[in-house]
Amino acid sequence: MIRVLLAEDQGMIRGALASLLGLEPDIEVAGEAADGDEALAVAVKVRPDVALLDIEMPGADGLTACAKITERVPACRVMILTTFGRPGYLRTAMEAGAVAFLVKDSPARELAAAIRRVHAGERVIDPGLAAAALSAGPNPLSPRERDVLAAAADGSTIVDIAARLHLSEGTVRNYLSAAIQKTRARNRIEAVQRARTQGWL
Amino acid sequence: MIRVLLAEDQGMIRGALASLLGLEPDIEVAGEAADGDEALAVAVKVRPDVALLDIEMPGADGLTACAKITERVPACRVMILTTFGRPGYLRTAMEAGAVAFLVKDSPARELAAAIRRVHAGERVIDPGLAAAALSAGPNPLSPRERDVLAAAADGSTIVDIAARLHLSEGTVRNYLSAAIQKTRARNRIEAVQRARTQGWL
DNA sequence: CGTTGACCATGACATTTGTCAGATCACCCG
DNA sequence: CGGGTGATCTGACAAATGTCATGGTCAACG
Repeated sequence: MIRVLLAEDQGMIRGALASLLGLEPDIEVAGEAADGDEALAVAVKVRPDVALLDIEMPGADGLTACAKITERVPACRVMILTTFGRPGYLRTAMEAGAVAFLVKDSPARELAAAIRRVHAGERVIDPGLAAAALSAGPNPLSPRERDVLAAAADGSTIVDIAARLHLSEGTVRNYLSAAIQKTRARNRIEAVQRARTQGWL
Repeated sequence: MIRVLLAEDQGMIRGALASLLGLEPDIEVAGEAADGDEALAVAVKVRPDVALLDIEMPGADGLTACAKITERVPACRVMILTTFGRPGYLRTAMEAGAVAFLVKDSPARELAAAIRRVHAGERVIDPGLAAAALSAGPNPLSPRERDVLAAAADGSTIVDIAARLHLSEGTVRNYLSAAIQKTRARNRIEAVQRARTQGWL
């Protein structure tokens, strides 16, 4: 019996996935969590064989939870299940110790198959996505550039960002300009979008 | 037996929801679709009692499909199941003839209950969301303002938008300015975000 | 130890963006 | 019919944004 921890913030999806896994005779949902912090707590308590984590969750996201679970519960093998197959997500997931990376676009039957393969010691990664992650290269944004771009993502003005990060306005403009060029964008809006689709934010 | 059509683009979620509904003795998944156009075609063919439509789908979205199914298959009662409980979505869904509006955040067990209530002739709408939709009022953006804001949403520059919509640059700036004020935003980025969260785009 | 390169930080300048006042047109209502 | 209302469209001006040149710090490398 493979004991699985299921972390997904949308209740209806979590329940539906639990139902899907419940059909499998050799898989058991040993715990559920609605955010990253809860996922870690439940993983520590129930010691599952496999943790299936969504990335986009409130509070600690799935990638953060992945790193913590890998550290605190090394016997638990972590799989990422996400809506967005962004190259940067895959890269971060691998660095955080994940052994599988699935996208919700895939057919439903692949989920149980992937869990069995992971439990058997394999890694499961979509080949096309792996190629995209490798060809895209690592995140080119410096930490500060990433901070500033992330702060700009919600529509804040330069003055706001400068105040929030304790920088001069000129400095903020400079980082944004650098981010715009590194993302090959024409303005901050495009820069935010490119960075998002690459998983750099 | 309640015969349900399930339209959802993410294969794994579609399969999981089908599994969830398969647990119910009085509900049968009579058809599945991965986008709005397919949903209409399948609805015409299998004549389901209830259609459960996601909104965010490639091609024709769930709201468009809702209007067409309501027109072509009047016996089929349409339910919307979406990630985002945006007031404008709810309003549009009601105008398109939907009889239920569910968000994926809700607990999984509510899905089957909602389907039964809809099949019994009731409407199912989250009271809080209904209140939000009413208090937010209708979409304040004029058609042209909406066009321009939507064109600006992907980071296009004024010149691009002007060329795409065959307008002068000053006109585009003017519409954007109007949209910024109507959304109570400080710049186009905030305006796009506010409009999105309200379901106005 | 010097040099190279990356990152952090800033202000001056040019470009883009947002605001305003106004013109035209269609439509509704008294 | 005529006045009012709101949508569409435009150019001039003010404000915000993006670019550039520059300097400082620090770690890596020969």
